[in-house]
Amino acid sequence: MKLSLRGEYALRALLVLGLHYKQPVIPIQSISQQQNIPKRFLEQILNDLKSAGVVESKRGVAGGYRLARPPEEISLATVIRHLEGALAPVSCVSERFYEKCSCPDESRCAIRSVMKEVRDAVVSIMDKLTVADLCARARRLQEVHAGPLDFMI
Amino acid sequence: MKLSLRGEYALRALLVLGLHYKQPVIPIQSISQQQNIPKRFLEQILNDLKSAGVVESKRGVAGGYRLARPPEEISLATVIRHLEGALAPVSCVSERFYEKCSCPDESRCAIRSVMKEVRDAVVSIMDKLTVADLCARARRLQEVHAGPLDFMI
DNA sequence: CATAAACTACACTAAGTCAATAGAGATTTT
DNA sequence: AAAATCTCTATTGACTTAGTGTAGTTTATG
Repeated sequence: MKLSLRGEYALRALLVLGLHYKQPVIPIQSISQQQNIPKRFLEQILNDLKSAGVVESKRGVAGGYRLARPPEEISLATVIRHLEGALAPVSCVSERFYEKCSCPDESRCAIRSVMKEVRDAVVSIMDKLTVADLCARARRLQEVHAGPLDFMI
Repeated sequence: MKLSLRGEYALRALLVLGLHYKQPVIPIQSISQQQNIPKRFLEQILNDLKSAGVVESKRGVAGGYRLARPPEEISLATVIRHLEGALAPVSCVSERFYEKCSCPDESRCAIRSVMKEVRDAVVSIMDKLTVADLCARARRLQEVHAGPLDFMI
């Protein structure tokens, strides 16, 4: 039931790009340093995200990456699906990555019915959440942490 | 975000054992045939479940496996956790398999907060569901399928 | 126009996981 | 004693993961 490091890194990178959405581009090295992600590995991931139409890049000295669409329009579900495949715990309940399973009768499979519930729960969270939500949360968590100090003065 | 075949096979085997809970033991071969699970692989899995205290076994000619506890007391969460580890998508939000992640500040990590929601959603489903529920569903799905034919007559 | 920062592309690898398979044995009923 | 069954450890082949390596191409800037 795990997300790979690849997927986690992708979300972390998108968060950075989302927080600096107004800026023209962010160099890969800056993301790599901020988020403790190996630079070369991050390159691959951002390239994937580029082919998915999630980010776009500018080459050369002042180059880097930026979101290809507004943060509100990039759902976490899309990103994860592109990088890792199905969100469903078993592929026989996946909508876009369906594969028949080895059980004797899929239509009467009790496990399938349970897994469908899990799938729906996960998808309903990930489909709604966007990079913009991620940014909002990040800013909120920053405030919560900084807040008490401000009130002390 | 996937469950391995190992975990799926375990659930399918437990369903069979649950449906025949009254019987003394079910031989491994019978489970293997009913559910299309390679016998030798199933042996390993049932052995794991035995060391987890979920099933118990009887050796010899009329041997086999049975549930070590009543079906209502075996939650799917317990089973999966024992076979596959954490239910959480990233280990920094897991309660029993916690591991620090590489992000700069865990307490202010927006991705973490999202993943915690996903974890909670999955756990709330899997913690409540037991092998007994699985059996009830299986019986219900059997009826739904057979029902319409009966009414035709 | 040279240079250096940055992206691009493709290949490679070490380590680990997954899904079995193999072989040798231990137990127990008949 | 025989046959069916579980027990335990090891091994294997395919695949995935998380990177590294090498060799470029592009472009702003001094």
